[in-house]
Amino acid sequence: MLSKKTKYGLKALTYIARSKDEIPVQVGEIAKSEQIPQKFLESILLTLRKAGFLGSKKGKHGGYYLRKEPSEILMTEVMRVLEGPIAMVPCVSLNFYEKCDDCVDEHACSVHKLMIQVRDSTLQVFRNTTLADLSSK
Amino acid sequence: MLSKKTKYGLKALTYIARSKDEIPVQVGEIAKSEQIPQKFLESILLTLRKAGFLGSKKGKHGGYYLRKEPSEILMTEVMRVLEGPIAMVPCVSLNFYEKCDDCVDEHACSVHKLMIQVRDSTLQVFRNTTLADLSSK
DNA sequence: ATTAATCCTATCGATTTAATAGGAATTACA
DNA sequence: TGTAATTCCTATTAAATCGATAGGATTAAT
Repeated sequence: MLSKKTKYGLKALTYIARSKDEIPVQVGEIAKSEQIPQKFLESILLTLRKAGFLGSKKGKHGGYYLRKEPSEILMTEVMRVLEGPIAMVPCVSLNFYEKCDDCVDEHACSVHKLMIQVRDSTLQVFRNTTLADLSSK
Repeated sequence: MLSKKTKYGLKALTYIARSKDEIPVQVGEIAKSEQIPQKFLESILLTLRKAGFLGSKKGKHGGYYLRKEPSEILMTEVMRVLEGPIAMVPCVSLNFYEKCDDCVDEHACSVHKLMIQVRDSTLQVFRNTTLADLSSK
């Protein structure tokens, strides 16, 4: 299940990408427009800023803006920051690999085999989708 | 993240599919072999039985057996029983659809668009995989 | 009868998630 | 210079979910 954090984060990024003006977009504006609890959204945008997707301007007339072109913001990267591993089990994760406690032979594990396929097909979607795709109507 | 319930369930189904004998497979045997807490596994196999994948025999020398050929047990069905919806958000779920509270226009929602793609690519894997594929080495 | 298995319900502890609270730091501008 | 508006940061909380356990009831073989 996609977390609200990720859902809100994607919506916010889309919102910012669509607002082409040079002036930063304020949290309050996004929260109102997208029906997101403002304080929660604040923390999400903070995460996205620290991850390098967003820049911010503080104080009056402050807000957030994209640091890259939408077409250069890949869903693989956004999803890993907001949602964590793309794989459904750590033992098939490319970026967050962990061995299973059980599972003597990873290679013989039926779950492993299946989840590699799921991971790859999901990755293919995320690798071929950028924020530009999301924000185009 | 894949739940332990689903992981254990898939492993157990694979185990039963691989044991070709006519005699039912006991929970204790699976639990020991696959390193799964026995009581937890009991409840999972019960779920799989109620869903029609497994039959059971009670009492001494009892256990579980498959009710269909492994090649007729689709991952779409197993995953929906064990893990629930395949989609990452209810608003793109085929079998468990729910409208979002926020989201005025589903059609214009960027998350919706993305998650439909993820759902479809995941479905493609599950639709093309049966228990026979999992249990083949 | 006794033993061994499934069946069933309830509960518990830990973790995660979603959200809230409260203010500190910074900036615009009157 | 002061006030309002905004981001920044940390801590806390309420609710939900998950993984596992407990304790037997029921059923069947020997």
